[in-house]
Amino acid sequence: MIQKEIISKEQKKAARYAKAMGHPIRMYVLELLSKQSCCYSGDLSEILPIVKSTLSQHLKELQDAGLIQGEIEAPRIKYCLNKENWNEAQILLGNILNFHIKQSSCEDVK
Amino acid sequence: MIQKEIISKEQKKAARYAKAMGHPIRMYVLELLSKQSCCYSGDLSEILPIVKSTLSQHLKELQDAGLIQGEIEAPRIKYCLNKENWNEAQILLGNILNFHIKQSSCEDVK
DNA sequence: ACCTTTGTTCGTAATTTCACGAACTACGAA
DNA sequence: TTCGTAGTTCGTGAAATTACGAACAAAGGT
Repeated sequence: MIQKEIISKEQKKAARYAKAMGHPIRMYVLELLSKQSCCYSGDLSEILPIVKSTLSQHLKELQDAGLIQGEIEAPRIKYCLNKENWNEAQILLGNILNFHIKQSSCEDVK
Repeated sequence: MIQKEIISKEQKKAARYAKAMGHPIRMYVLELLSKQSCCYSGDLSEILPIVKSTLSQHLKELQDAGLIQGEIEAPRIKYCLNKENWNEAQILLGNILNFHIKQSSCEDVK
């Protein structure tokens, strides 16, 4: 017997994304990545007022939420937004925040 | 001596709002209020799978974050979005999520 | 005054988050 | 192979989150 869920899958996903965004350090990283396409953990570690192990935890949290992805590049790791999930977060959170993405002209992804 | 802040006020605010949105129950309430202008705690309590004291805590969290406001109305309490802060959340989170409130241009995308 | 309704606060407990330093892994360079 | 760099994992502790039920407070109706 399937009981009707009060809280939708979309709302749970949106909450998951919002939760990942719910810390100043992680918000900083996300905003950076939304503007410059990629960054390296080491660069962040130099700038941000936390030790690298803590930064690693935050980056892991963002990865677990699906918002970013790391790519091994020689000695370092290059982080970028996870395009697909970032797009989903834009849509889901945009929906709650009453933004309306114009599908037509901006983005042709699907 | 003023040290330059790495993480901006706006990012901290945005993270605060995102944090408040980072739970399915609270996301549900916010989405409801973004669509129907107001609601009552009792109605939520009947629908949602949590006891009223827990719901009260979530509503308090949303109030503390500034996203909603309660108004005493006879025996009940009427909750609405806090328009001013909700608008700020729209702008701040919209900025990070690269939404464009103005219809105008999309040429900078990609 | 008493009862009912509505919602908050309190006390408690389990879990998660956040932060640090130490230790560890992976890997390219010397 | 040894060393240095880049980053993760482990162990720890403090604090916050989430949830519940019991007790409490406010206010309208009887």
